[in-house]
Amino acid sequence: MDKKKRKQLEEKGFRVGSSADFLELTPEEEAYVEIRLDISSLVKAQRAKRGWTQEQLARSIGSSQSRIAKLEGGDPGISLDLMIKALLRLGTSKKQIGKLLEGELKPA
Amino acid sequence: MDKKKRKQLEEKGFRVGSSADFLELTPEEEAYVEIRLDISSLVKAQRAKRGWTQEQLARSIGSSQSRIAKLEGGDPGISLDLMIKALLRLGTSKKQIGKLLEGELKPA
DNA sequence: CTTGTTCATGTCAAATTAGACATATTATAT
DNA sequence: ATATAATATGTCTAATTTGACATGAACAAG
Repeated sequence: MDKKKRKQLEEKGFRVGSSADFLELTPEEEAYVEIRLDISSLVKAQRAKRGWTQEQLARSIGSSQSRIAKLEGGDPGISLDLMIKALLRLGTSKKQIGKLLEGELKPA
Repeated sequence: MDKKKRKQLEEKGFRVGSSADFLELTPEEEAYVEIRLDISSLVKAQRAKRGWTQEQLARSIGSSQSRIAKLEGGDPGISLDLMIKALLRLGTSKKQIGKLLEGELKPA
């Protein structure tokens, strides 16, 4: 239940932006957050690249616009599963996702 | 909701083994399943490599043995989030996970 | 200033996933 | 064969995540 910690911090005014290497996170928690933020950023970038709206992407995977907005905003209440589904729908390959995690793919 | 489809198939006798490239899956669904199976396999391999029991791994991430068993068995009812947490706890780096998805890391 | 479009934020009931627990099953010893 | 350890499977309730919806903010076009 480390999601609670993050949620609490956020509710107390913190903003988990593009980097989450601040206080109180173990290396593992940090890596976990990093992975999530990496992927959510890629979704945002790929969607922009395709010129899709959040609404379009949402409908195409049976989700809703608000959920995509939260996803792209790095909301902790969004599962990695949904993120991956979104990425794949945008034409991103497994390989590309791998490259992202390796650090070779800068979300253009 | 494509998890249902898989669940239904499984309940009808199908076994989603190490490869899930059979009928009725769109390329995206296929990639999604592949990613999940890749990662669950890596958890199993890394745990073995460390000589940990499922019970040990489970406790160390605040989960339970049955959940780890299901995870390693590729159960659709396990989230990618839990899988990633398990992997990170086993000392797997973000980079290594990336390599796995790129296809360069054979779960030894 | 109004209208329309896109994205952000909050809330809800419904669905899914969570950990815990009991109980097989399997394998390996002695 | 029996005992023991590790893993698999199934079932609870609780927590989390879900899509839907409403609404707000930001921005451009008219």
